[in-house]
Amino acid sequence: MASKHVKEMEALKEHLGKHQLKVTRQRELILSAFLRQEHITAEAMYHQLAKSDPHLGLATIYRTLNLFCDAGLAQARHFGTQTQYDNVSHKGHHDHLICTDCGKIVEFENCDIERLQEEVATQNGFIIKTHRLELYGLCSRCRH
Amino acid sequence: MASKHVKEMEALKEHLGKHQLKVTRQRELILSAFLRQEHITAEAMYHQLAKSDPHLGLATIYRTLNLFCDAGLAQARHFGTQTQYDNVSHKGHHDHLICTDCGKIVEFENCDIERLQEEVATQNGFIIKTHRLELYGLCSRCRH
DNA sequence: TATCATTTTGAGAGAGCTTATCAATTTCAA
DNA sequence: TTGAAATTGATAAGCTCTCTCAAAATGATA
Repeated sequence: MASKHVKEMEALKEHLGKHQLKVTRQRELILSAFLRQEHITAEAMYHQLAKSDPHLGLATIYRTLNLFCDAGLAQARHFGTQTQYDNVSHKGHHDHLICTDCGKIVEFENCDIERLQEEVATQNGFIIKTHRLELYGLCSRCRH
Repeated sequence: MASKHVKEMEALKEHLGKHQLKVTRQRELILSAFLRQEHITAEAMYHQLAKSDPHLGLATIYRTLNLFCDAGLAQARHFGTQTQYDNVSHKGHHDHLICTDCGKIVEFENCDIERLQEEVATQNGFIIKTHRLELYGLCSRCRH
């Protein structure tokens, strides 16, 4: 199987080696599925993988996604009642404009805002890993 | 009892009136306690109020804090395993720098970011009412 | 390749936070 | 004051996530 994610797979194996952990079929499988996503919940990954591997346990998914966080491949973010695991290697982050009336969601990206965020973080001694920006208001149709 | 939070109390009553909800002793009590905080969890508020009102139920606290969110007086934010209810009226609006390691929260305000947000909204035909900006990363102590 | 200490897995139990249920109580318009 | 409708408090239930542990897999060593 020629994987597209050789670099990340190597990073995982390096982390495993450093911590006396073992390379398992499940860890490789979950990583390869995870790298195809921008962000995913443990539950969603469980259902996705259940099709090809019905005996993969939910606990294993959680353990492995948390392992990816330790290895720096993923970043956990609490959203609603669930935890989203963000794919750190996936660069296409986008923010959201949300209409509070009709629920319409527009995605956007703004480099200037991102740069200012970095500034604020630096001023406070923080190193940003991820962020979340949501603008709530009325879309052009709903404001009338 | 001369309250300092007349404006917010009025806002709550307006919301209640519009939605056929009733003004109760508990809602007034919880609002007045909530407005003294910058942000608080339901559990913390439960313990705080238990001293003066031992029969106030935890479910009522949750219901009421969620009501405040509907009324625009509070904003829920999920961190770790718990939900923080932010006091919207406190110092106007502020954004958060959140350490994913120790949970430290630094509040900030940045006019330039807010201005750019307005720009993005205008470009997309939106009128912003509120927003939420959270930067996740490591604080100076945890990054070592 | 065989051995075997160590790690991992899967399944379900358990823990922690939040919401749903429901009889009793409170609110408020008439 | 009355009574329909909303709210409360206590607790059960739900949901997400972690812990437990016997069985299986891994990988260093011979």
